[in-house]
Amino acid sequence: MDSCSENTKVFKALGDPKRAMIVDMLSCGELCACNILEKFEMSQSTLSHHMKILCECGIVKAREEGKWTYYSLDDDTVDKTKRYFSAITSAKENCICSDTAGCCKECNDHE
Amino acid sequence: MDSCSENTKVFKALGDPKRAMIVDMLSCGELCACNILEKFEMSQSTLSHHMKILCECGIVKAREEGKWTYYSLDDDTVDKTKRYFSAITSAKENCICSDTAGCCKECNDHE
DNA sequence: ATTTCACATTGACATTTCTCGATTTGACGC
DNA sequence: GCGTCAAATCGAGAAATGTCAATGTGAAAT
Repeated sequence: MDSCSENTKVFKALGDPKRAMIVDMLSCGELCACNILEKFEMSQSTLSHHMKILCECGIVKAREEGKWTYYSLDDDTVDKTKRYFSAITSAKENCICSDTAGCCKECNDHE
Repeated sequence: MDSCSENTKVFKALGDPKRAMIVDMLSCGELCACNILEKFEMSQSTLSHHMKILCECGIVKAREEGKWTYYSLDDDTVDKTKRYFSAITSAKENCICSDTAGCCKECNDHE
């Protein structure tokens, strides 16, 4: 199912300009943390924290190889998020009445 | 120009499940605050706060009519955000080398 | 084995965010 | 005018977030 909190995690991750830029960098292919780090003015621990958030929401995957960790985009999550964005921004039947009411309940319960 | 911090504001706004649901509700057409409020378990002031965030990032517009305020999606921002998401998640030329380097600099400077 | 390198984790701090109750504002009906 | 209703704003508290320096970890090189 398309749980809303799962997809909104991706948006939350992209809500930070630096993380959005990291995603942009990774769109051209795999990069190791050090390659990313040298493009930003942030500490190594801060970058590590951002990469963790990007991985946890699923839009980035990590591959370890020896000392290095290579990061790349997860195409499935990218597509899923794209579809979700289209879904919530385009008209549909039974919008508020049934569908949304259920999901709002879910949102209410979970926080 | 496609300033990254402008687009990431939209993602940040959608990063909250309740706000994503509000956008979903509005995708079927204009609603007044009271219509939205009755679907959620939150105080009136909290909803007002969320609507402000949605309006400030541009994805929602407000129209006042007498006592009521009607909210609806801003299609231009929706399209722009969709394009931005596609842009940062699909490969392009001069990715890190020139383009991204400039934008990272912008991110670094602004925070 | 020791050192070095790449990265993750921890602990701490400042800032932001979410939430609410209370108050204010503005429009409407009486 | 006066009360009422819809919504915004204010003030405050709790929780989450972004950031760093310091430390831990695990792999590679010597």
